Amino acid sequence: MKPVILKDIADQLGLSITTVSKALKDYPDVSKKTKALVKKLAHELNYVPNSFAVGLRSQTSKTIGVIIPTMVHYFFSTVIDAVLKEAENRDYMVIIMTSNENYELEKKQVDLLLNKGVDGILISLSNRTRDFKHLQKILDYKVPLVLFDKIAKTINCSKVIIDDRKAAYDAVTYLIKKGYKRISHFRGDLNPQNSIDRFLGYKKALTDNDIPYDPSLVYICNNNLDFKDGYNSAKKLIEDHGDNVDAIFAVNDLIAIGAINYFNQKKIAIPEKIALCGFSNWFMSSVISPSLSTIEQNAYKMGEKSTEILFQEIEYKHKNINIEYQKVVIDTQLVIRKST
Amino acid sequence: MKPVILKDIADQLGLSITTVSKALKDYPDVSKKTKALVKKLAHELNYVPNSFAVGLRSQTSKTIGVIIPTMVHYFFSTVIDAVLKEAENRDYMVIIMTSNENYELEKKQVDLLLNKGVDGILISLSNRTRDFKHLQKILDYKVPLVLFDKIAKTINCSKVIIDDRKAAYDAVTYLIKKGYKRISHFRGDLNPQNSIDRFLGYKKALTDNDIPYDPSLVYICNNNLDFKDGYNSAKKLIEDHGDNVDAIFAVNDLIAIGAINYFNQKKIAIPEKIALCGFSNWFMSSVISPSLSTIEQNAYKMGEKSTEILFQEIEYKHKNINIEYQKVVIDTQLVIRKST
DNA sequence: CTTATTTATATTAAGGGTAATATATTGTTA
DNA sequence: TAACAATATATTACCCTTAATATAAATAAG
Repeated sequence: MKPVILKDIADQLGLSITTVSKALKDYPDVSKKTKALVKKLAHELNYVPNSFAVGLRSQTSKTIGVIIPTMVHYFFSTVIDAVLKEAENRDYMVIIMTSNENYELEKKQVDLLLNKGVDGILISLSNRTRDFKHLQKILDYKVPLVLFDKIAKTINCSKVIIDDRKAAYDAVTYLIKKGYKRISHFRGDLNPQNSIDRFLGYKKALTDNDIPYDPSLVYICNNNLDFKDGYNSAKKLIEDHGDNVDAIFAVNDLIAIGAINYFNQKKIAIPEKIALCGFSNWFMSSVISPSLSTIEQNAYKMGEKSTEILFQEIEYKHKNINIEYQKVVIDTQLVIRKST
Repeated sequence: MKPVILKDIADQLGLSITTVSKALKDYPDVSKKTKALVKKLAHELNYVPNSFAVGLRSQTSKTIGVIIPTMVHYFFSTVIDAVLKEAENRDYMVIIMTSNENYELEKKQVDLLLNKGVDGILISLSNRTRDFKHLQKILDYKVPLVLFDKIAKTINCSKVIIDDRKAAYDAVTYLIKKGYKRISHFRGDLNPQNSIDRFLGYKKALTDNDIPYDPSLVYICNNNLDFKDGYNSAKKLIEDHGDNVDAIFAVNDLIAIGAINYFNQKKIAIPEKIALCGFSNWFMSSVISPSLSTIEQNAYKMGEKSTEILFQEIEYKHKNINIEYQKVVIDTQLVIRKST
């Protein structure tokens, strides 16, 4: 079984290929009678234009590319879910690639996408990406680019992020207002921007509320942010400070859940003895016991907005309208549950 | 900035386009000197063949398509992770689509992928798919197709599945060997094959061990398999049977975790008063308290194997070797944790 | 020194679609 | 009825690559 092409229709109706093409696209210089005949037959034969030919001619692919650091992650799979739906609505296809936090791979993938002729690219950068030439290349080729979540500040393109610092500030402020005074922070690695920003938000909330910042209350979780990180840090925290700590603000939910596990095991009451607040509102946070207070990051919204901007830029480029890069901050919400 | 094409190289070297093309592909009828010149310049100019033109010519795209029912799901995102990695290894791209359990959408997506000229297609069918003409169409077009997890028995193509019935049988047999006698089953909806098979495995394990099958111990969770389903079913179970039940085999981990939540809340001791076994070994099962015994479904292996078979079929098609369809059963393992 | 062969390059066509241009047919106007 | 529009269709060229074929130049054989 072979796909039907314009020539098949043209031959059957004794018309030229061009006339058939024009008839299908409702050009004014084709008679109504011919149009009707062509459309009827095209429908019967289930004609669809060959996408390679269309691509070659128009230099567009009705396809966008997405590069994310990792797939198996509630945040990213939710973002992707949104991207897929937005693309579907516009009859676009989505090529997805995971960089696995590998800069070289990310670079290669950008090249592959550019070569594939995608109409636009969405990227959340790998943690190890320090050099941004590959992003500049995208822009040089005039391919719309939107960075989300893990962005490059120096690259001049649209960006969609959350305000990590503010979100962390809100969470810690809430803990303080609740009466917690010795608040520990289980932070992420030293490099990633969101880890830094969440830490800074934590610190600022303390000082703004006249609570002295105590570095000994800050624990670094850099074992891939595994939940064992949380478990071990919780253990160390109790060893180091005993009763002299009443709350934890964790850089993400997994860490917090690791800590919850430890406290549950040691029968340390949550939130009576120690309160916990996570970050991201991962699916399991509502499911764990006690349920975890956290920051809703609105991953879906982020994917939705990023894709929306990307398609707007694609459209503007097509219409030759000047593109103004946007920087959108997706709002976060504090989700209060039993752990605080 | 425009992509470099063969003509650019040809013009700069005063050669014909064909000679340049042949030089790059190491054709024997191009002199070594010319080859060297061409390759050097091509490298300098960063030449990459236009993928539309290559596609048009060769009718291949170095791209595969994947359709899954949903993205935000530990099982599917893990499968996709494997697919992406396998494809990456072979320098293939992956177009992903989610049918959202919508048959019409799935059908449309198949058409889109075929039209896009993908070299192969992987599908896990929507729960609502009863008609398989769209799958037959893929085969009619001689595009390699591999079905995984949610398959269509009547379609003649390669398939990768797990043996749900056996896995359920193993889990329930284990519960029986542990001494549990009144084992409830929280099953999925009546239609999906895996829900049926897990139920049948449960039933067979009972009868094989001379435990009477009691239909009143079977609860149907059909509210999208939400964890509230598990919570509510657990509540009903206790209302209906009180103490006269000592274990639950749940159709998936989420349901089991919903039930755990209820029991934790009601201070019903797990596993002393009631034991639980889930299915799938979702990430959170190891993290919940008490940790959940479950069936490891090897989603990664499934994605890996499916992709492997697909690429083999693509290769065979290319080489005109006859394709023999495979049916692979991915092995499952019982993961024993604290809930039993 | 001519003819056959090898070697190296160029030309043409094809893959499918579409824009720009050309031709043929019909209808209108002076 | 000649001259001109308007209408409808066809031809050509192009997007870029590559296979099939053709030509030219260089070498070998008779």
